[in-house]
Amino acid sequence: MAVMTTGNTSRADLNRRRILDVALAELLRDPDASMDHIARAAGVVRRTVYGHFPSREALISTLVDDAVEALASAHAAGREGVADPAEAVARSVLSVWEIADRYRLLVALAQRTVTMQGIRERLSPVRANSVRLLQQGLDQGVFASALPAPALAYVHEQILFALMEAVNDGLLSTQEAGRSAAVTVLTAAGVPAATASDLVTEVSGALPR
Amino acid sequence: MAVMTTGNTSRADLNRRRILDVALAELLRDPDASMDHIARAAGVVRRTVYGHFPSREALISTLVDDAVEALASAHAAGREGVADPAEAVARSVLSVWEIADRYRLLVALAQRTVTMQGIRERLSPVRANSVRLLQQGLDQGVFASALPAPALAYVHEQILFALMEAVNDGLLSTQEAGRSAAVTVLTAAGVPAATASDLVTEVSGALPR
DNA sequence: CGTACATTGCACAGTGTTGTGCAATTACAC
DNA sequence: GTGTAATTGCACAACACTGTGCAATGTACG
Repeated sequence: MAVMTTGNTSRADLNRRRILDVALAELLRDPDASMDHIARAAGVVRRTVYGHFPSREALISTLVDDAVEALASAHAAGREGVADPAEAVARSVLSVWEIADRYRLLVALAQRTVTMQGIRERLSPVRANSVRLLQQGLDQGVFASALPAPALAYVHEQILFALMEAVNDGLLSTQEAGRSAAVTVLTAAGVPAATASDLVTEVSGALPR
Repeated sequence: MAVMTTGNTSRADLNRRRILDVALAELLRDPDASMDHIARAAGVVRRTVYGHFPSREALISTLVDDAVEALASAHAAGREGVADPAEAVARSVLSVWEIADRYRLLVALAQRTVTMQGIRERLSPVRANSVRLLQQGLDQGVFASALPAPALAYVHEQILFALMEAVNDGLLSTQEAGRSAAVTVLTAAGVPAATASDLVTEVSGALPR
C-alpha cells in the first residue's frame, strides 16, 4: 500500500483526469452531452465514469469547482499591485485568457436552469471585482464608455468569448488572440485604440513568460 | 366558411401566435425547454400545441424562419443607401436591436448540435454582409481595430447579446440600450468614443420614429 | 338551438438517459 | 505468478420527453 501524495499518477488517476478534460471539451460543445457521450469520447465505458464520479452532477460540480478557482486566481493575479485600471484590465484579460475555456463553460452551465443554481452565486464575487475595476477606470476618466460598469463587465466577458470562438474557427492564432482580446476589451471600454495597443504590448512584453 | 385573409384573429390563430411568442421567450431561457413547459407557459395543454405544430422541430422551425427573415431585413434596412461604413454600422445596430431577442435565439439554437443543422447556413449570408461592411470600415481606416473583419463580426454580435443581458438584468433601459449598443460596437471597432457617440445620436435622431 | 371547430384530458408506445448491481476480465505491482 | 484494484459488459428500474389516438368538453357563430 503505497503512500499516495498529491501528484501521483496511477491508472485510475490518469483516467479520472482524462475524463475531466474530455468532459470539459464535450460540455463546451454541448452543455447537455450525455454521460455515455463523454465516456466514449474519453475512450472509456459509461460504467467507468460512474466509478470516478457518483453522478453527472458530481462530475460537473468538480469541473465547476476547478473553473471557479482557476478564474478567481487568474483574475486576481492580473491586477495585484497594479494602480492603473487600464493596465490592471489588460493584465487581467491576458491572465484570464489562459483559462478562458473553463470560464466559458462556467457561463454556459450557469445559463442552464437545470444545472447548478449555485454557479451564478459562486461567480458573482469575481464579477464584482471586475465591475469594481471598471468603475475605477470610469471614475478616473481612463475609460470613456457611456455604459454603467456592470453592463461594461458583460461586454468585457462576451468579447472574450467572441474571440475564443474566432480562435476556434481559425480566424485568429491563440497567442495573438490573448493580446487582441486585451486590446479589444480596452478599446470597447473607450480607451483609444493606439493607446490600448501600446499598453498591451508593453504589459505582455513585461510578463513573466 | 368565412374567407380568411392575412391578419385574421380567430381563437386558434391567437393561440398559435401566443404559443410562438411564449416559445421564443422560454427557448431563450432554456433552448431545451420541453413542449409541456412551453405549452403550460402559454396557458395551454401540450396536446394543443401539437394541434398547431406537428412536432417540436416544426415549432422551432417556424420560429427560426421568422427570425432569419426579420434579421435579414433589419440588417439590410440599416445600411441601404448609406455610404459611410460607420454610419451604416450604427444604423444597422439600431435596426437589429429591435429584434435582438430573435437574433439571440437563432444563435443559441445554432450552437446546439441537435437542433437544426441548417441555421448556420441560413445565417451565414447575413453574417457575410456584416463582415463585408466591417471590412470596408477597416480598409477606409474608419475602424482602427487590429482584428480581422470576421473576428470583429463575432465581437459585434456578442456585444449586442451582452447588452441584451444587461437590459434583462435591469442595468439599462431598453431605449437607451439600443443607442448604447451602437456606440459600443463602433467603439470596439476602434472609432473614438466621442465620435461614435455623436454619430449615433445624429443617426438615431434622424430615424423615422 | 345547433353546427363546426378548438381545446382538453387521458392513455399509450417508443426512446433516451440516469444510476445501480454484479460477475468477468484486464492491467499493474510486488 | 499471484493478488489487488480498476475496468468492462451486461442487465436492470426509474424517469422524462415525444408524438399519437380518441372521447369529452368547451366556445364561437349563424
